[in-house]
Amino acid sequence: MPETFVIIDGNSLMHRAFHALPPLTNEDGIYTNAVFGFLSMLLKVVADERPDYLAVAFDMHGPTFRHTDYAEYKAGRKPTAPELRPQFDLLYECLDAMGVRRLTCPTFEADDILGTMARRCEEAGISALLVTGDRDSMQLVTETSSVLYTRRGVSDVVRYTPEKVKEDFGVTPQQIPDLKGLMGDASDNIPGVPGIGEKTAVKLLDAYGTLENAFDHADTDLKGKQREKMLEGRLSGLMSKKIATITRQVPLEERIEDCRLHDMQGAMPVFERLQLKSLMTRLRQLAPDAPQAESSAKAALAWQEEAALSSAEAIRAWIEDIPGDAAAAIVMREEGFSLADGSGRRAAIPFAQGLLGEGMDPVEAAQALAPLLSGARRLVLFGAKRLMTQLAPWGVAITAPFDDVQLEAYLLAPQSGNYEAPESAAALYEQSIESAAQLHQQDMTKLYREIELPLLNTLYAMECEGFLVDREELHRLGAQYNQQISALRDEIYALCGVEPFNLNSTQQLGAVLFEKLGLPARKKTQRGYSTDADTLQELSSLHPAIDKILAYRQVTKLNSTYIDGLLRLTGRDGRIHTWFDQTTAATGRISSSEPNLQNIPVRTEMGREIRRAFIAKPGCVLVDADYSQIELRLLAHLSGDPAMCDAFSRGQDVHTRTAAEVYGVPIEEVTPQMRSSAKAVNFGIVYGISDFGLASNLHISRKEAAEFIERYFARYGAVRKFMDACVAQGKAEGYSVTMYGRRRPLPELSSSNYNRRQFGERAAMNTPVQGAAADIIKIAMNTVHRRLSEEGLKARLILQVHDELIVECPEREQEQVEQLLRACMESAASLSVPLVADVHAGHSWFDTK
DNA sequence: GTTGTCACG
DNA sequence: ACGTACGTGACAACG
Repeated sequence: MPETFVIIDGNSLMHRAFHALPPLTNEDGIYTNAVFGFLSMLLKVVADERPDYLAVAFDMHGPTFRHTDYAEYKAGRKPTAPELRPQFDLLYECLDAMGVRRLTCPTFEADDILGTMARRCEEAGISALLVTGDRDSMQLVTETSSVLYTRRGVSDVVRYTPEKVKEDFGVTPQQIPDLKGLMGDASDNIPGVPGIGEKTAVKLLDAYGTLENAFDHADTDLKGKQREKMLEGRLSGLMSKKIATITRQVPLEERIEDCRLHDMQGAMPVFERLQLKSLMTRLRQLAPDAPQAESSAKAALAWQEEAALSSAEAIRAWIEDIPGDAAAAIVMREEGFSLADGSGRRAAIPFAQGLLGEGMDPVEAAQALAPLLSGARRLVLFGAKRLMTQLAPWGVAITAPFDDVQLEAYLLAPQSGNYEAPESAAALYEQSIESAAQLHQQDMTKLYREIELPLLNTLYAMECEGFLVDREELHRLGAQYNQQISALRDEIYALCGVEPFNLNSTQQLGAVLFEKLGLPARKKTQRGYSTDADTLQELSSLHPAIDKILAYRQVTKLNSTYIDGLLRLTGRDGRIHTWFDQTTAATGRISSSEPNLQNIPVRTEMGREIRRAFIAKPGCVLVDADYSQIELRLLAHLSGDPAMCDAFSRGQDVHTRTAAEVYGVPIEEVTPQMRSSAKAVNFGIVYGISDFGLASNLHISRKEAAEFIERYFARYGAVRKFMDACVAQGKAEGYSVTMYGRRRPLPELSSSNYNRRQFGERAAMNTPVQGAAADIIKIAMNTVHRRLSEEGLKARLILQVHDELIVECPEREQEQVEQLLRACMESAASLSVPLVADVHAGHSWFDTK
């Protein structure tokens, strides 16, 4: 095993820690949050990696420019906060007491020192681990030097190897300066080559290896705008690369051996004076005489640092020891439960056949934990709803108040999609402190506590309830569909005059239509002809097979996705228990999967039949309530547009009114054709309109679409103003925000890529509207759920479809539920226009329309 | 695993 | 010069 050297970028990590943690002071009124966060990270790395050498690099700052005022000014960054500055001196004191080397060098920055030490390690056959929150440092990654990148806060880290760099950045570590040289980096004030974005930069580097080589070939190999931009931006690109290149030749006095890590216990008095209590516990665990981990497996190491509880008795004792005011963090993993509390105590409950060889039966373990799950003052969980679903079959419920860090992470970064569960409960606990502080700082605490957290319980109850399906009805429909499918298939082969081929293959279908039959191909896809419904529709008059193919597509879709899919996922209780995902949609909507009950057909007659299979249980009915035009009502409210508000206040049909406005005719003279076009424009407005999009939707020319939009904005001036304000706000703040404070980061708005930027602008226009609608129905859902139970009704909320709620209730409750649903939904928000819900009841979903 | 298509709001 | 309406999930084909 080679020796290991951990080198930490002190400035980067201190800033990360400072911004990740609330501005806490100790009893003496001294700010220690950054020191705490930094040391917490340092101790974690030492515990995980057990390095032989450790050093922390800092940017040098002379007497005049203490804490790098000048460097900050130069880099266009904000000056160091007054609460952070003095913490550097505290940190130096701690590091010195721990015997950890601080590395500085005049005129060089911390990352240059990282690079230099990493190079020396490579020469000495030592593997290096560079800990930093600076993406530039990725260029230092080699086979033996990796980067531990702190993605957010101090505990959310990713390890970068050469493969991982390639995967995330599209280039090798050595090409990172070239990449920055081409695409620039707004956060570092590196201009790059104007007009060259990430995509192009990666492509060029893939082809030419280096930036210089790309420039050398630009004149001959490239064409059009790209060539022009490369030729014009050559100097800027070369300069940018130089700025982005980290030097690995800093004249550092310290030798590797000077940084050897020894016993750090000498820091105890300093930690005590600064009142860093939980760090003292953790430091003690790192003492040379503390029990050492034996296994080399990293996961096992993490487990063995925790006391293993292998009996119900031990678990009970551990739980009883939790201080009355503390919270307990719980993480369930394949190997068992990981536990931690706020005072730094940790424990693991290994499952049988777990890593420790011996352990408890998972059911037993869960039952032993039950007192904690129901009696804790507060729990810290990650993905609480999933955990509840997993524990429920074991007869264990979570009834104690809890925080869900996954939910918090989602609110802080709603488009990152998946949020990895932390390795251990201790890490989770730290994350929860950070995310609570960040939510508070971003004014989202109320959104989290009063909307999302209660909604988690509402959704869990809905999932448990499920939706009853009539399996026989599905089988009947399926038989019908199968007949139609084989008939259509035969007709299509005959009409095309070809041997049977796989109609489901777009490639084979494309070959038949556009090569064999010679139909005109319009759109193209990445590897062939486009055969989507829009394309086929336009060909329908040219060949009799086209309509049959469209019909075939429709019926096979119904059969495979809805008949087969739904039957497969119906539970033993005859009900479908969908999964509502509260942490996926960037706008704040909920999604539904396994199966998706939010896309059950309704638009076509044939598809709508599927809804006959969604039924109420005997003696019950379904009550279905949907918001009328909630997004356009929100647009009216948010923009304050007089014409649009007037339409809603008068209870007019909004699309008809729009048609009257735009075509300049009285309401009575609006034709269905005109209304339909106006409807498309209204939709387009909500989506962040573009002439191209409207044109392709209405099958008109781009010019006509542009004129249409212009006429629309002439009548709805406030709407245009609102849209412009959304974009301006997004550009200024870097995110979109809803009425309820929900944020969606929009980095696309500052992209150098035109398309990405355009996309960002449309999203900036759409998100405040779609997001607010999502917020409002969430509020309504919580109220409905609570009121149904308060009023002692048997009625249960079973489904949400974005602007629609479905309740199953006994027939005798129908009238009361109808009123309750309408009232809860219409009063969920107070807008300057009426909020209206339409309510219908029936024995099947089909009948509620 | 990604792509094309299509179901919903 | 280029390719876009906003937000999702499921299925079949294909590399």
